[in-house]
Amino acid sequence: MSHRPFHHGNLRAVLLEQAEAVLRERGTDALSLRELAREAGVSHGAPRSHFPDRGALLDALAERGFLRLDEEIRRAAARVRDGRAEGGHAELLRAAASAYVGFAVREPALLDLMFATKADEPPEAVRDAAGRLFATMGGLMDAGVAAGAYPASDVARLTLLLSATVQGISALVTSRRITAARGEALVDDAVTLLLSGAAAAGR
Amino acid sequence: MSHRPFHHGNLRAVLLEQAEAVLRERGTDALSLRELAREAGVSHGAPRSHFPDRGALLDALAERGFLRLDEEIRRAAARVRDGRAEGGHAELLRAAASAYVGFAVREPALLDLMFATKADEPPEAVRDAAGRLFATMGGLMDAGVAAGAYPASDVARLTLLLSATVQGISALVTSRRITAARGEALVDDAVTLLLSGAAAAGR
DNA sequence: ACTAGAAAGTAGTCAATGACTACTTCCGGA
DNA sequence: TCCGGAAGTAGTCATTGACTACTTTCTAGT
Repeated sequence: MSHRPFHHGNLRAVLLEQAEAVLRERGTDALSLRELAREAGVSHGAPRSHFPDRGALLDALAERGFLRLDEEIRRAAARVRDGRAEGGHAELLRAAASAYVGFAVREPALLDLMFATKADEPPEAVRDAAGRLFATMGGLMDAGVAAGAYPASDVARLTLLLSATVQGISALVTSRRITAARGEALVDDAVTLLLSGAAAAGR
Repeated sequence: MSHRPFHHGNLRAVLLEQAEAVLRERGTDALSLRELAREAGVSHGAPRSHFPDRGALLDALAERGFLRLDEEIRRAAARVRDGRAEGGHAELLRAAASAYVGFAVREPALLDLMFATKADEPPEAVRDAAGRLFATMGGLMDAGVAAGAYPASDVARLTLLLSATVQGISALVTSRRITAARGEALVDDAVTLLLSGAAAAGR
């Protein structure tokens, strides 16, 4: 809070929003600090006070991406919970997984950025945001224990597995290996198989 | 004959090999056509006759990546088949999936390139190479039908699902979200669950 | 209220790069 | 043999990220 009116107003926020638009429309390669500065009406050196280098911008974008994705999954899950209290656990997972892939379709370049190869450990802010997403996924999976879908001891592994699978489906879609529709169908298959497999293994 | 010949002889191949090394050691961002030219001992414009622009180089690298990954998975599967004829279908899938993730660990930047977001359809050569990989995966999954693990009608979907899952696990590992060891464990879980889930659903 | 100083922004510079062009060298096939 | 095109050279240009020195603005401490 207390975002006082300084020179530009709130350059950092504006840069991030513009950057997200560029990412969406022209991809990561088209992201230029100088262009962002031009469009924001500031000098080419201005972004430097908010992002030491281009990598810092990308990190900030990745962090926001994780937060947004987390939020969208939460919302999708809440819709299912509110809508039909008896929708079933599978329905919940399907909605969350579908929201994930939907995000990937709408923001392919951003998702690429979020899961891009890191030589070093990712910055703490990004790591935290990513952790939040996985925590949310874990929370959803927890509900399956109460529903008797699998033992609590399996939740951690199953959460990771589901996360990996939706991320993989997203990668297949955004890299144009399969269509978005096929991706959606895969989400269904994935959830179905996860639940039936977990039940069978737990028996 | 005292000086090096005007024509390099096999510039294209050399550039690709050097590029793969750079990719491995310093990542995609560090890939510069001019640097490659320098190290190959040719003028900065020389690569242009083999790769119209930087994107063409990246496409060629992605194509080779798919071919290599396909080859490594084939080899891993062959090892299992040769070793113990009665190793079981699960063992085969585990070996293939493990080889996939192993490739990701050894060539993270290359895998990123292979599954990077595409605005347009990928070039035909890349598409073909990727298709070969998925065909290989499908071939492995076919073996499960004879073994009675799942009906033939499920092979296509299960292949896509397994491919997506190993790709997702790879993404989690290369983006440092989980360790390589945890990735390996996830591979086991994924194969186990895929088979038990498929069996349960088929019943 | 005043002022020191940090934060935010300006302007200029530099080396590197990708993408072009015009030109040269060399190879192989009709 | 010769001729056309592939491969390579050399020069140029705009753009970019990263840096530096400097100025303006806000704020915190007294």
